[in-house]
Amino acid sequence: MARPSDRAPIRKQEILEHFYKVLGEEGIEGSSLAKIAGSMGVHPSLLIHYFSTKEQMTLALVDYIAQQYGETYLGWIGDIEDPQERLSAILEMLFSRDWMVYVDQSVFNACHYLGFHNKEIHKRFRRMYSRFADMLSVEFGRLMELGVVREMEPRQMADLVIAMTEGLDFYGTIIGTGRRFDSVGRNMKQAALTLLLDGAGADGPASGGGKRGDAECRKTGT
Amino acid sequence: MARPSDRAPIRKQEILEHFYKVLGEEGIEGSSLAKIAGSMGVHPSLLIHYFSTKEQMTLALVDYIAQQYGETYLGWIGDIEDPQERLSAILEMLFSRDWMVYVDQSVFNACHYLGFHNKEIHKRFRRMYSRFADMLSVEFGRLMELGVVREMEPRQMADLVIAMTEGLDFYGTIIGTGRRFDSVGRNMKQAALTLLLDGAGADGPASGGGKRGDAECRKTGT
Amino acid sequence: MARPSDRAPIRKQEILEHFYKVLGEEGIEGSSLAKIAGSMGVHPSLLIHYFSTKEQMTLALVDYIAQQYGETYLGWIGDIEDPQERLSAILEMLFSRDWMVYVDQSVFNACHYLGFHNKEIHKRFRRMYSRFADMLSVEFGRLMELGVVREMEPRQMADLVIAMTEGLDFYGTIIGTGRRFDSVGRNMKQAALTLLLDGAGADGPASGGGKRGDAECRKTGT
Amino acid sequence: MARPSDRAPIRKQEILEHFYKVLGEEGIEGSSLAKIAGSMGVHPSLLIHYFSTKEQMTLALVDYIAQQYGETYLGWIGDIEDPQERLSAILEMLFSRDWMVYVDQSVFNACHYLGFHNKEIHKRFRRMYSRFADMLSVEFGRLMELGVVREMEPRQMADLVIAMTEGLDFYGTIIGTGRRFDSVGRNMKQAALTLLLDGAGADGPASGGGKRGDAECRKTGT
DNA sequence: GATGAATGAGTATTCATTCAT
DNA sequence: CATGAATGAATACTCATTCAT
Repeated sequence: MARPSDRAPIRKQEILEHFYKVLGEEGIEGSSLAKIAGSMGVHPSLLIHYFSTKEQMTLALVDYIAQQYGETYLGWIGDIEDPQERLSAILEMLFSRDWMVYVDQSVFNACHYLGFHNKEIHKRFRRMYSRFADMLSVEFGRLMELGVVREMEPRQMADLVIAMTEGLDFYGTIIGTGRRFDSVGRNMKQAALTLLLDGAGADGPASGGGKRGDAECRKTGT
Repeated sequence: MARPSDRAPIRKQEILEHFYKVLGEEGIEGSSLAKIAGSMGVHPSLLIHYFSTKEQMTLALVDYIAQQYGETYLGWIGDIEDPQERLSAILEMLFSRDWMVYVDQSVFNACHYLGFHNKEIHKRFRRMYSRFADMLSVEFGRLMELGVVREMEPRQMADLVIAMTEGLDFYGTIIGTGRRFDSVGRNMKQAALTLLLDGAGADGPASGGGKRGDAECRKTGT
Repeated sequence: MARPSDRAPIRKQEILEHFYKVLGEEGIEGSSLAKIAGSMGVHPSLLIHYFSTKEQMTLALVDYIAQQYGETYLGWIGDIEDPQERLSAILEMLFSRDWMVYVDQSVFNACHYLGFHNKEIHKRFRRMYSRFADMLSVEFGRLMELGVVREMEPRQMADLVIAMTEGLDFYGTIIGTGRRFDSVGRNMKQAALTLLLDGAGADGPASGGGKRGDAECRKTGT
Repeated sequence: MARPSDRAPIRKQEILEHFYKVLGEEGIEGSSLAKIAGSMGVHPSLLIHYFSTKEQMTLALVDYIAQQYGETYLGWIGDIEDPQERLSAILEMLFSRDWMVYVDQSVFNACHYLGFHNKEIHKRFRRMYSRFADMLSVEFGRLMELGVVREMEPRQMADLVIAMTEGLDFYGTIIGTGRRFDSVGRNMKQAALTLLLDGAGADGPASGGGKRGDAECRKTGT
């Protein structure tokens, strides 16, 4: 029915999608091999056949999610050329409702949580965010050179923006993704923009930048 | 010697502490009644005796954590009277390493995650954050009246600060709580301060922002 | 229905008896917890309740068998006083068909075999045989002092007799326990007697041996 | 390059060697097709391809071992011509440490044990020992005719010697193959010799025995 | 107030095997 | 000749829970 090695990745992919689905619906405790297999109409041992271990399957799921995470980002702002627009698009994306929806929050949180007691998962999350920070750093660095944003440490700015994004997502799981969520998102975006343009906040060597406020700032920082 | 009914709450508390401990060490999947009982040197059915159900025990744990969460906050800034100092203390607390440590992140995330598939838990988290937002709103409202911070919608500001806090905590679980964490925390605090004083970001009446704030800034800094 | 701690040993014993039975009937591979529980009309997890682990249950079985082994020996020759009769009874017991039957050979071999890959089981077998050798040594030593048997190293003699016994048992599993078995048993007994009395073989101080023994031999022989 | 059908026996042999190895390392329970295949770097279904069934594969292993057993014996004393030397060599071989090592005891015991619940395996063991007894009978018969050993029933003598050998091997798995083992071996050999020469023990026509033997004995002994 | 006995559903994983390729 | 896909029964063991004591 199938050629030997060709279909394996497809099948694995298929399994991961069902894992994803079940994990979203039933949570960590409810995501047994039996249920995942059941959702596929397939025997549980088949999952073992492909992944050897539930842990490895989970690892594969994390990879799968990390990959989607990256693709989402790239797919969104990949081809915008005008720097201003590009910055705007990035922030719009990060602090909007849509971003949050792309990877199911409960699945994402499940995986992140599993990282607490599984070093390998934790590592993958670190890598994922590290790549994310790299990409943002590059963006910010470029914008800085173009004079769109102020002089600053791009990496720090990236960290800050990511942390904010995650805060928004997290808080969204509490307050829902209604108007209140949008409001927080807008404020966050504005805060980020202010920092990027005026730079009252980001510490680091290049706190020179804007004329106003900077003197104060030096004192105010920890 | 106390009457039996008197000792029940103590025993319950004791159980919850062990639950907390085991949940931190072993994670959601590893936190069975048997293990918790084992950690107490007690028979599993005793936990059932007190809580009837694991689910109810989990609910009690969430309450227990929510309570600690609140106490931490209050204990920290409860008796500072000078408004400027108070603002400073609040922000310092929220964006510092210490805050994060107070409630074990893995336990906190575990409970938060469980809320995804358990309405009752979710409700408690909403309540907890709602109370948190209330408290911050009150603070900000008072500071606004005193002219320490600019005109704004206190509730929105509270949401923003909370979301940021949670973003910092979350990101801390990824990048660790070293210097990088501190840097993000500092920047976040600065961003929050800027918004509170200059208000470039928070929408609402005073999105203008202006020169005024800078003076405060000098005073407010740690 | 039952007092807490009283009945546990009884229940354990009961389980071991069923384990013994199933192991005899179905062999190592066929002795699953499920089958043993099934043979008791009880749920498999009950066995775990009492023994925690199949391995520990197996260990307990080995102990149980070792104990029976010892009891069989003692029960047989415990109260015979006349030294000659005592020697005769011991050898008669060891090299007879009955001895072999007392502990089911297939169960015994199963346990012994498991010792190859389980240090704990192996240890218990060593201990069991060590005790056995001790008892025989004492017997032989006493008989030596009484002049019933020749001068010799009792421990060596014990080892030899035990090894012979086991050889007989083993060979019995091949050739069956019919006349041929009896014949081998008789010859072995005779060989043992010869060594004990004449001592042509057993090395140690008195490998001389003498005419004397033959008289006894004739009397003592079957 | 050989034709496919030619290579089959080689491949089978190869498989059996790995089976042997795995059985020695992992024991009966641990010897799954998967592990054996894994040890060969081959897919489990290949073993089925060659042997149809695990049971048949096990049977083939028993045959393989029986054959090695026989070859060991023949290879050892096949070409010695002098009767006295021949007798000496046989006993030396049977009661020495080396014999035991030739076929891994744990593998041998595994197969023997499996015979308890598998008639086919049991049959092969009986055949194997039967052949062994035949060979020894022939030897003893010849020696008897030559007057090297006393008048006796060769078959009985063979049984006795085999049983002793197996007892030594068995006991060796308990006490190890150190000095104590050697001592038991020596005593056994001596006992066997005594019986062969003096014949105090072996029933049958010649239970008389005589002084003569001792001289030979001394010579023949180790 | 606390424990032990007992259960039954559920866990991941292993197993030998079949079939198609 | 050899492998991969797939199965279904079986494995030891864990789990939350009930009940009697």
